[in-house]
Amino acid sequence: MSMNVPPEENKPPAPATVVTMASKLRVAGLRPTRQRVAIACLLLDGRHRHVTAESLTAEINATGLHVAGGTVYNTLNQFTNAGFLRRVTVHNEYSLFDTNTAHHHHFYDAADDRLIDIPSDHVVLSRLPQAPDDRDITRVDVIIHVTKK
Amino acid sequence: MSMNVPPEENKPPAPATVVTMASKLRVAGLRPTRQRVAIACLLLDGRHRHVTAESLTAEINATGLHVAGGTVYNTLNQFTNAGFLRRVTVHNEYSLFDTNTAHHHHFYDAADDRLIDIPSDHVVLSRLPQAPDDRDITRVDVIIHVTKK
DNA sequence: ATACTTGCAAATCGTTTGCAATACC
DNA sequence: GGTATTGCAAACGATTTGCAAGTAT
Repeated sequence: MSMNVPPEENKPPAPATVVTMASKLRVAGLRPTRQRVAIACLLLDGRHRHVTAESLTAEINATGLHVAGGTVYNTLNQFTNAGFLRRVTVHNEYSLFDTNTAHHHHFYDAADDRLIDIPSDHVVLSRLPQAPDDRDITRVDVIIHVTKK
Repeated sequence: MSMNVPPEENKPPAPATVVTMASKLRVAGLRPTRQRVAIACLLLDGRHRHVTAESLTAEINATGLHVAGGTVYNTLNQFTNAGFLRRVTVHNEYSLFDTNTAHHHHFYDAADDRLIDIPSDHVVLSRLPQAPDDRDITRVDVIIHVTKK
């Protein structure tokens, strides 16, 4: 079967990441510029990881490209506002961005500044306090601090 | 009974805060300097609250005293290391210090940058994930984000 | 063509640090 | 008197911003 598929119907292997990212950005109202697409290809490929402006810059440079410092920060903020990334707060030294935007928690080791995702269902909160009057709970973050044994 | 207590045994009302703080500082290995005692009197009186370097500076000035900016930061760090305060991390804009060092959690409203304590027993974690190999859990922080209705 | 983006450097902001002057023991 | 501490200003590191030049539509 597959052997006889007419050439016209042969879809390319789908390295379509650049194309995919471009449309993803457009949907979010962001023009698919060279630098935004480059960053999207690196961060929005489905892998779950944590980056800082600094680590992302290093990664970009490693690919031979160059994106201005300010642009890295701006893009990170735009992607976060667009819901492509989630800012994680575990210390107040610099910002960490999580490519996993689904609900989940974190292990954090301050010694090596390492974050590890915890699937949402691995933490069960069987009792929660009542929110203060006139407030609604929007999210519950659990951060489990750990250290090397 | 209380009417016949000899004058000598009449303890003063106990505005002894300055004295108390001085010894508390000494025990922690901190010389009871004018500025440290002033800050201790403001923060370590048993009330539970949250301060920033900026709000604390304003409070000090309100009492008519003056403590240099750098000293406020240094003192806040020394008190935290001494276990008199606890640094709370809910955003990475500036540091927040909690005078309640007991185990407890927080409500946080990003809109007005307000923190509200949650007694430890108002949150029950009936299931926790296993810590990564070679790591021990040192603390579990629960931050409940809220917004005005 | 036009509006949006980028690059780059200057500007901010919270916080830390160096050093001479000062306060505690 | 000797040493820890303060004050102040300079230094810092992360992030933001202004503006001229470049780019997507």
